[in-house]
Amino acid sequence: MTVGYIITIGYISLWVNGMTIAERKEREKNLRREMILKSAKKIIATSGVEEMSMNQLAEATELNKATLYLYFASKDDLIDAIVYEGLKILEKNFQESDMRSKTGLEKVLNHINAIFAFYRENPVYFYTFNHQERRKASLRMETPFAKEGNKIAARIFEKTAAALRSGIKQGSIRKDVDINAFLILMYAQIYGVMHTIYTKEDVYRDVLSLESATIERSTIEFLQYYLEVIN
Amino acid sequence: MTVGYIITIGYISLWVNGMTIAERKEREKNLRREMILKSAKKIIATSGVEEMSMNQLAEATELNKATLYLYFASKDDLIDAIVYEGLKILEKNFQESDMRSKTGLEKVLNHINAIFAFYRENPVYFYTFNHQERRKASLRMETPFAKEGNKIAARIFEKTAAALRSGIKQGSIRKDVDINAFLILMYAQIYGVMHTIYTKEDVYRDVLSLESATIERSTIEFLQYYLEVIN
Amino acid sequence: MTVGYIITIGYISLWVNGMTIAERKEREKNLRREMILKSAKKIIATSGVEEMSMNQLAEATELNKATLYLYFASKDDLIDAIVYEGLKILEKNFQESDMRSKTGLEKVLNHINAIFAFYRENPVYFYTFNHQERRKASLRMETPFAKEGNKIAARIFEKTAAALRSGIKQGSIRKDVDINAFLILMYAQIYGVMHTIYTKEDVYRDVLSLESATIERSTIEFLQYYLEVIN
Amino acid sequence: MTVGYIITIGYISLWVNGMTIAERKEREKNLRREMILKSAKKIIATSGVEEMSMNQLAEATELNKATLYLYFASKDDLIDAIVYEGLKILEKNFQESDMRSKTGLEKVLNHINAIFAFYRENPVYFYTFNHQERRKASLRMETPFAKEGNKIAARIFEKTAAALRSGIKQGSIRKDVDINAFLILMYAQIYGVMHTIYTKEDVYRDVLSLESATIERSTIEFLQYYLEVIN
DNA sequence: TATGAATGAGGGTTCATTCAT
DNA sequence: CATGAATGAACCCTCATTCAT
Repeated sequence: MTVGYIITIGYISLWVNGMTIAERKEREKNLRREMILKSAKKIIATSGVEEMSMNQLAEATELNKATLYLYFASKDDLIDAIVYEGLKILEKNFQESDMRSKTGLEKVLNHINAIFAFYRENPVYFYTFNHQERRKASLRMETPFAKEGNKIAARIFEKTAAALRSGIKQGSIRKDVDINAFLILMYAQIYGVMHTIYTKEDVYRDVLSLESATIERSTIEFLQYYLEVIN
Repeated sequence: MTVGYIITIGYISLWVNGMTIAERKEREKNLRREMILKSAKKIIATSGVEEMSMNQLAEATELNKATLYLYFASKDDLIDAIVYEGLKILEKNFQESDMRSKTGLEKVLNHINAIFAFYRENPVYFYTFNHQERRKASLRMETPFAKEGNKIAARIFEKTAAALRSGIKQGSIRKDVDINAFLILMYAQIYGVMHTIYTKEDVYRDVLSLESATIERSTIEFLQYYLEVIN
Repeated sequence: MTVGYIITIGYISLWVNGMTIAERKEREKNLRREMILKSAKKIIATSGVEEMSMNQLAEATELNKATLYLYFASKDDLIDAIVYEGLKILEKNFQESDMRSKTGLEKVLNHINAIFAFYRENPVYFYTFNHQERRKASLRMETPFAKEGNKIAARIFEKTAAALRSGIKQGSIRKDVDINAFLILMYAQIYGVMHTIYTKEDVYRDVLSLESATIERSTIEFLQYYLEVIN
Repeated sequence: MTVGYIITIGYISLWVNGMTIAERKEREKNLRREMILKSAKKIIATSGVEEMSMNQLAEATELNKATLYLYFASKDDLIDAIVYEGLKILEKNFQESDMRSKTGLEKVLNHINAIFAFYRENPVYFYTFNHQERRKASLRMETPFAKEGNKIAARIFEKTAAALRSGIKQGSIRKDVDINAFLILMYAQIYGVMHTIYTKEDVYRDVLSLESATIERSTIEFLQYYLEVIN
């Protein structure tokens, strides 16, 4: 049961148990936005990013096509929003991961783990990241979301950089590792592995009896080998 | 002047100076096919794979749109043909590379180099490989070219595998390298680095002062570090 | 400080210092109406009549789109209101012009001048007059504003007619001028010249070195030539 | 009955009674083009230029919407084609008119007549001319048709200029007429009169008992009065 | 009074593909 | 073998307008 009473002053009515009408509307709007995003992600998960059309999305959400445009300025904007969402989740995962890690090396390895886990749970984000990266390379348009997304991406990148630096300082990571080069290679490695898993998982399982979990583990060991101090 | 004479038996006519009419026609057909592919690659190089339309291609080749379909069953088939072509080139490059390499380690590193060089000279193949891989993952349609392409890909893959095996045997590569795992990681690494270069080259150059050539070199050193025997 | 007191009888409250609440509300409503019209004209001035959308207008006025419909029954009605406004201004200009003119001929010529000046200062009205005239020809819908506007147009027309009649009577205008025919031709002439100026000004300036001011002057001389008594 | 026989040489077949297959195809293509234009003009005649949609046109022609784009690059191009067509007709009418005229004055007056007759028979051209003039003023895009159309327009304009010059020379037109100024005013006058007729014909007929034929006649007399030499 | 949200209808354009010839 | 012509389906997006609140 919800307890509350109403105060009305002029045009403004408050439902006094913590939420004004304006707030409720705001919340409802966000819910609908998220519902649209959810539908979009579902479609992308099954048919791919470029295959998702606003027509399809309108049908899936049972909304009018024009309504979608009340929540997102364009199809591109919508995809940027998904990307943004994904990046936010990933950043949070990194934060949590850092709290569970002690040495710099541990942090880095847990970052890799976090990314794999993230993509494993939400393949959609891999598709959309990939799509927008390729798209943006040619257009370089900066929608609000894209801009904000870039900032998060930079922060994520920097988190791993910091872990590398602290690892080197503490001695858990080799001194002669070039941080920038390693960062690029590491993210490229992960990207390539994910691409491999998404496009050839079945082949590798059938031909080489390699599960994707195994491939992920190998990736981590591989990168770890490069970082580790040799005694 | 071409010397020759014609024998006609029923419907079949031979132009007897080394080449039958059927052969000549076959050759002409191939020439036109290649001309079409060349145009397609040019378009892809400038506008991307999904942006290349059959309309555009018809205009560029000065052929009728319907004619294109005499040479390729579908747009997809045409792209598969480009992929196939690329794989053939790459295989040849591998063969030449192997001839210049002595130890197993050298062979592997030269393979990597060969791939980078290949993509550097023909970005088109990266776009098309990427495109078809992502596409095929969901459709898994097996056009003749796709099938044949897979065989070449397997042979390429196997070449590196052989190099790894011989390197281990000879002692130029660490004994405890898991060949399959490394192969997957290596190709994923290269793929990821290429993606990085194509989508973020400018960013890395501007922000980190890293040229793509440098990144490629780092990749090789990175992989080499993993393979090398430590004294 | 505003002195006043309130009388309430049933639902009706009066704020007795000269203006009833109803009156104040009426006035506020008019202010907002005019604000909307002002924004609409600004948009039309830059993008044209058919390009002005209710969306744009809502944004420009910082009002909700639905709110616009509280002040104007439809987009068409809104444009009719602008037309009406323009006609009112023009009528006033005619009145002022008449006060500065002596002979009938002078009055007519000053009318022409007044129209040119009016359009020069407010091109928006030319666009909207033109737009609605063409539109109404096929639909002939009679919104309240359109009706009222027609009345003003008739009065304006009549003012020039009166000037012509008095000119003939006084002897400043040729006796054998057919008033109705001349009126139509004169308004058509002005309309055509305005259209020419708006659509081809640059051409005429570049090719014939004719400024629009010159064209306007020629128009007046041209019409004057027809009216003038020859000695 | 059509007499003819066929000669086949290689790929080329001739239907020997005056027309090759290629020619016939060409002719058929032109017929279809004209059929489309005819439908477009019909729609424009009833609903106006901006109201004509490609959807509507596809329905009217019983062609697929995409098919329309085989004949016209865009809606704009289609309208330009109508404009071009109209200008060609008008130019021809001018030529015929010139042949029937003796003095320069006669030529000019017959030009005016020719324009009125032209618009009377094909109101569509007035709508489209008007539409494209207003449109082009802001975009100034130069489709092939628009370019060619401009050339015809210039020739038409020049024809009247020549008539004026010769009239002045011969003495049928007043010496102190400024040719450029008059040309602009004359075309503006005609344009304005046509606009008046199309948008207010019924009003003038009902209120002033003025038929459009009468208005046209007045226009000619009006312009004639300005040109004529006074004795 | 004012508004946020929603919508049906339609805009022009492009796509890969397939006929009959 | 080659082509001109055609097409259905889909694309993203925008419009003026109307609800319930």
